Amino acid sequence: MTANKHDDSFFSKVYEVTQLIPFGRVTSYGAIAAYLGTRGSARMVGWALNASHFNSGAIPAHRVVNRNGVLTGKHHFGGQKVMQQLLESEGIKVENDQIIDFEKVFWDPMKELL
DNA sequence: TTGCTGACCGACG
DNA sequence: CCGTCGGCCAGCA
Repeated sequence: MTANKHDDSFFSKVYEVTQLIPFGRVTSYGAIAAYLGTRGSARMVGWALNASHFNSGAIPAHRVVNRNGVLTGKHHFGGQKVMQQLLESEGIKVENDQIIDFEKVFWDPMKELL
């Protein structure tokens, strides 16, 4: 394989950032995309997280929500209530598929990893 | 190869 | 306020 892994793929980057999300914190697709330098590719972040299930399974994708703090991708976790329970398990309050005090638990890789 | 879709975001009317 | 459109990149038929 020419000894060249080159994990610079968009997917790999998303995985790393997602795994860096601390306990009890959440982030948004756009935040990750912006951190990667591709704000417009926010959709790809979700796509990458979708593939994260096949990748290792240790990716806390449940800590990633949309800009409104809404659990848009809850369906892809294999359960609609799974994501909410996981978040509540970390001390994050979720109601009506929306995170309470979203800005308080919001974790921005751009600022935290800066 | 082309075209469509997708866990988004922001702008426009 | 709500609906619609464009942009971005990767995977699949």
